[in-house]
Amino acid sequence: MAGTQTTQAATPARPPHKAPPSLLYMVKQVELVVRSRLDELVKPSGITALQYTALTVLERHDGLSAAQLARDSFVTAQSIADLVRSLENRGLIRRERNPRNRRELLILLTDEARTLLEQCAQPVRELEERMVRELTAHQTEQFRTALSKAWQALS
Amino acid sequence: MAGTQTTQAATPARPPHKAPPSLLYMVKQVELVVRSRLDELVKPSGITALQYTALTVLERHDGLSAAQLARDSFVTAQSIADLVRSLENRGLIRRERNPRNRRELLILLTDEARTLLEQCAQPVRELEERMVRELTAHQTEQFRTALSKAWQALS
DNA sequence: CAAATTTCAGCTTAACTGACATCC
DNA sequence: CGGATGTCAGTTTAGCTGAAATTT
Repeated sequence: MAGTQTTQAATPARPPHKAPPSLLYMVKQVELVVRSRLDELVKPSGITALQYTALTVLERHDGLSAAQLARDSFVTAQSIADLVRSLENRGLIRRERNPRNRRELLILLTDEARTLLEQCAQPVRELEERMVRELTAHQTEQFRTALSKAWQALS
Repeated sequence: MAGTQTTQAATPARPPHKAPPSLLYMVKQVELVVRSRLDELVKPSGITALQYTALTVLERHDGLSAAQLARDSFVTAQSIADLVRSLENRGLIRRERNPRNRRELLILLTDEARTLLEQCAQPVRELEERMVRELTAHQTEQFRTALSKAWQALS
């Protein structure tokens, strides 16, 4: 399991002739372990990390359409439809015609979703704090800036 | 973490009452766009970003077993088996019994794989440079350190 | 009509679980 | 025997394409 990392020497002694893992690879590895921990964390709430993430996006941008959500998530509208349907079936979102544009269905969080997000908020905050526990406040801000700039440079 | 929210400069104008995206979310977004760009980049070589990444891991740790590779990638042995078989079918790896331990099948890169990795090396390096083009050399090193510490803290 | 949004149907990929043989 | 390793079989999830209906 997690304790048996035989192949990865993150900081400790690496043979000098071996190239370090690329930044691209390191981003992937961090995302991998984040998703894994987040999945464990939200599982008691009966949702996946993917669904939780979608809910937090909707929390920040309430009243998004599925098409907008899809673009935000780098996937097709068809792909996002499954996710939206599952959230709707679980009563975490409701959908409403945009009165200004009747082909759009706005996605709105339900009270149940807001309760769920509140329940998850503290554990998720702790997970994030754990991730940066070896960094100073300043280094954490630099990390945020670097992630933001990296994202912009590739988008 | 409280006092340092004033200098947010990295992300474009956000209403002050909205919470910033979490670091966990930002990691995901960066990984998403990295994978997307990497997929475009290695597609001409006829492989996926996933397969390419596995090859670079094997390049750094030649002679790994499938089980070790699986642990490194945070997936089950069964999942890695498909990936390994596809790489073997494409002639990019060969497998050999470990003479010291006959149940282990060591995975070895073929010359074809090394040629492929060489062809991809420069474009991948350019992609990585593009990712950090808004960062100084020092900030890039800090970024690497932060990713490494984040990975360790969650593993 | 052209473009955007949603939805239906079917498909592929990449993960999973369970079972089992082999080897140390 | 117990614990790894590898593999076979079947399943699920999360993405995709294509096509169609509706609205602007």
